[in-house]
Order: sequence, then C-alpha cells, then structure tokens
Amino acid sequence: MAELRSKPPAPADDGDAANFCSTCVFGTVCAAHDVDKIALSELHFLVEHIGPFRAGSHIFRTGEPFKAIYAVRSGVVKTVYAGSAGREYIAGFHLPGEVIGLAAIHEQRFPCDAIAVDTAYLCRFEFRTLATLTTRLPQVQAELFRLLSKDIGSATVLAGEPAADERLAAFLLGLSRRLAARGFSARVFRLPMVRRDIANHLNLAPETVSRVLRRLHDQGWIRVLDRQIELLRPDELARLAGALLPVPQVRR
Amino acid sequence: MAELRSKPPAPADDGDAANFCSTCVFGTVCAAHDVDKIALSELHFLVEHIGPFRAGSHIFRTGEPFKAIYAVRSGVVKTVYAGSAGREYIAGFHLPGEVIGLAAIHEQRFPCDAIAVDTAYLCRFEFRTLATLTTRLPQVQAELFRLLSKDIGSATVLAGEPAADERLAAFLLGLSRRLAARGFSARVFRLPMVRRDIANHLNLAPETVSRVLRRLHDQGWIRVLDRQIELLRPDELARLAGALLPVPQVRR
DNA sequence: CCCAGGGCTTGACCTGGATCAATGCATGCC
DNA sequence: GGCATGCATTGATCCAGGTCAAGCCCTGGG
Repeated sequence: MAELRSKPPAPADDGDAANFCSTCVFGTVCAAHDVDKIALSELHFLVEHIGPFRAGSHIFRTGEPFKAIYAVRSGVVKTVYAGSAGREYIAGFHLPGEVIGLAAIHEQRFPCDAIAVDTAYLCRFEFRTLATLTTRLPQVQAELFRLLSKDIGSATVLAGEPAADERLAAFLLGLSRRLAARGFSARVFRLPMVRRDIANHLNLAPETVSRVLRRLHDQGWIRVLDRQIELLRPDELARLAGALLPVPQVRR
Repeated sequence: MAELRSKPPAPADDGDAANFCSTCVFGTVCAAHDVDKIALSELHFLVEHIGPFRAGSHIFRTGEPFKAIYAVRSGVVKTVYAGSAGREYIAGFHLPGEVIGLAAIHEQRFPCDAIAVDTAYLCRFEFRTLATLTTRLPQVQAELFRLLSKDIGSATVLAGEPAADERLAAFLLGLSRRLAARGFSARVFRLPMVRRDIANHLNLAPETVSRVLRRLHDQGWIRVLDRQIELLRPDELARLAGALLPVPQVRR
C-alpha cells in the first residue's frame, strides 16, 4: 500500500479576483456566463479566508449567535451535537468544498460545534450580506436553496437503523465518492478521523467498528492499514450499503 | 377522558384575498407592514389549494420531478423514504402549517413519498414562481431559508440512538408542543397515526411501542385510551426525553 | 533508554429490543 | 348474524451489538 497518499493534499488554491477556489461550492455560479459581473465581484469580495484551525479547535460553538456560513477550503471539519447526558453526536464530516453552518439559520444560533479534524482552512460568508446579494443573483439564491435542501436528507441515512456492516460500508463508500468528486482517488484514501469518531458518527462502539472493518477485510472487500483504506470491491460494499447512500451522484 | 376531542379539528380556514390561512407558514410575512403589497398579492395568487387527500393517498411520490412545495392546511401527512430491502422509513408526520417537499430541491426530484395519514388539505406553491418572487420579497426569502434550515436538524433527533422510552417520550412531547403551537390542547390529544407508523418512525417494533406506552402509563405519566393520549406528567416526560427534543420553542 | 498515554484490536459476557406467536377487540362486508 | 381483516396488547425466546477487560503498538517526553 505504498502508493497511498500519506499526507493531506497540497494547500487549496485561494482563487483570485476572477475565479473562486476550484473546490468552491459557488464555482458553478462563477463559471456561468450571464451573471451580473458587478454582483459577482461583490460575492467574491464578501468571502473571507480564515484559518488555519488546528485539529481539535473550534470554528464555531453551540449556542453562538449565527453570523456566517462557512465552506471548507482544505482539511476536514466535524459537526458535533450535544446529546443527552453529556454525550455528543458527530452529525457529519465535511470535506473541502462542503458548507457548514446552514442549520443555524433557523434559530439564529449554531445548534452544534464545528471542530477541525485535521488542520483546516475555510471560507467565511457573512450571511446577511449573502442573503442581500442573492436578491440580485438568482443563481446564488438557487445554489443556497440547493445546499440547504441537500443537508435535509443527510441525517436520514441512519434512520433505518441499518446493521453495523451496512453503516460502515455506506460510510466508506460515501467518503470515497465525495473524495472522488473532489479529484482524489476513490479507491485508496486515508481516514482523517480516529476510530472513536467514526464509531460515534455511525452510532456504534469503537470495538464494533474494529470488528466490522476486520470482517470486511476478511471477506476481501477492503484493505485496512491503520487509517489507510483501500476499497477492493466497491461493488460489494455498494450492495451491502443498499439504499443507504445517495445515488452515485453525477455532480453538476 | 370524555373531554377528549374525538374528531379532527374543524376544516382550516382558507384565508382570503388579504390574508393567508391563520396557520400558514407565510403568515408572518403577510402580517409585516413594509411588504410590497403587489408582490404579496402575487404570493397569494401563486398559492393553489388542493385536496382533499384521503388517508393513504399520495401527495407526491419518490422520484417524481420537483415542481412545488406544499404546506399542510389540515389533516396530517407523513413523509416516507424507501429504505434498503424494501423497507420504508417514516421521516416525519406533518401537522397543519408545516411545509413538505423542501428536500426535493437538491436533486430536483422528490426523495420520498408524501402520504395523507388522515383526510388532508394542502397549499401548493409552484417553486420556480416562488423562487422568482423571493428576489423581490426578502421576507419570503428569509422565511424559506428558515424553513429549509429548520428541516436540517430534524432527523438528528434519533441520531443518539436513545432508548425506546426516551424516543417515545420525545415523540409524545414533541407532538404535544407542535399541537399547542397551533392552538390545540398540549395535554390531551389524539394520535392521528396507527401504532405501526409510530413504531416505524421511531425505529422500534410495534410491540415495543405498546410496551413502552404501558410502562409510561404504569408510572402514571400518561393516560392512553386507544389513540387518545393525555400527558399527566409532561415534566417527567421532558426529563426522560432529555436533550432529544428542541428547546420549548417560543415560535416567532 | 524507559515509561506513560492514547489509539486500536480482540475476547468474554450481558442486555434491550426484535422476532415469533397467540389472543382480544374492533370495524366493515356479505 | 357471521366472518374476515387489521390493530393492539402480552408473553416467550433470541441475537446484534454494547460493555468490560486485557493486551499490543506507536509516539513523545524525561
């Protein structure tokens, strides 16, 4: 498994006056031809590059007043909800190009913590300004609607209380596909988070994660070396995951 | 328990040229003073009243192209996702004033079925028209953002995989509060759905729902007669539910 | 160098809730 | 009326995964 990338990818490009970061969620807007150029430059102007956040440090905290949404530029960020009895629940891991903070619009406070899993850089979008801008940039409004809508179903994945194997298969495959959509290898990748976090996110005990990984390995469907993962039989994993994960998104 | 309402509430009011239905999600928009009256009348014009849908009939189906969002006017509607292996999962029950279909924006197809639980009337909002309108009506845009954002966290409730008792407590209390927010009794109400649906929604077996209801009853916290429910100790239920249900919303 | 601490794995045991099965009780249909 | 159907409840059994415990390996610090 020497071919595995052992270090995180090179620092994200920062975009320039004319173009946003290549991974940016608003990339499509930027690429469109009929966009009001002045408004577009305003959108660009409103973006604030922030970071680095070291592993474990907060981007925002539960209860903080909602001021902005954030797009991950590089690194990985987890969103953590406080559960009952001091437990916490990791709702998701967010890769470069993904947006966090949208759930805060409703109550105007963040309902969860956002914590860097490894060193992370983000883009910050002041929300009031963004919302004003969208009245002049219908494409951006549409994109925002899309982003919000996308997040609605996301938690539904665990809803059927699938078996541990199905959860893990869906998790690995989902990660693989999201990485692939951002230009990384779909077959071979590195888990950025510790087992405990995977377990928490999937509502399993860390021990169970270990056991299932071993089971999948013994069946010859994956190779595991520490946090390095190789998917040998994504087809079998997909069969296992069943309807859990979204359609093999042909994004954009 | 003779005081229990044994029939569903009177038919919802239909609003008039100047005001929307009293339960309508866009009620606040309507009440605002500084709204562009012409645009507002357009919003009203765009609403289409549909129904009745008899119990079991579809408002929309999984995979259908997304054309509109819907607000429940009266009755109760469930949203059902197809799970793996032919199972289905009930993501939520939607009361009058609540909006369904928002999750379809992302893929431009409905990701779930919407099925009437009892006789239901709805309002239909053509989405393209609505989205165009929002560029002139910032309040409506903000309301849409709020609605979308609200739905993001909703599935997170089951995320911690709480015990059966906690789930049921949270479910009953949540229902009670949502009903109260719409002017019904918070203490005494009628479950509109069968046990099987409750079980499915909470990821429990119907037998477990029965047993837990009995347990809560034996502790003197609720009274159950068929689908009639009386909450005797909402405080205890809230303690049980813990952090599962949202803060006792002071809505708007 | 040794040691401490954390992440990961593996084994042994236990339990909450699923599953299977039977019964009671409505409602609707012929 | 008599029967079928479907909902609800209760009892008996089973198992997936949680919990507890032990051991391994790696890294970093004194």
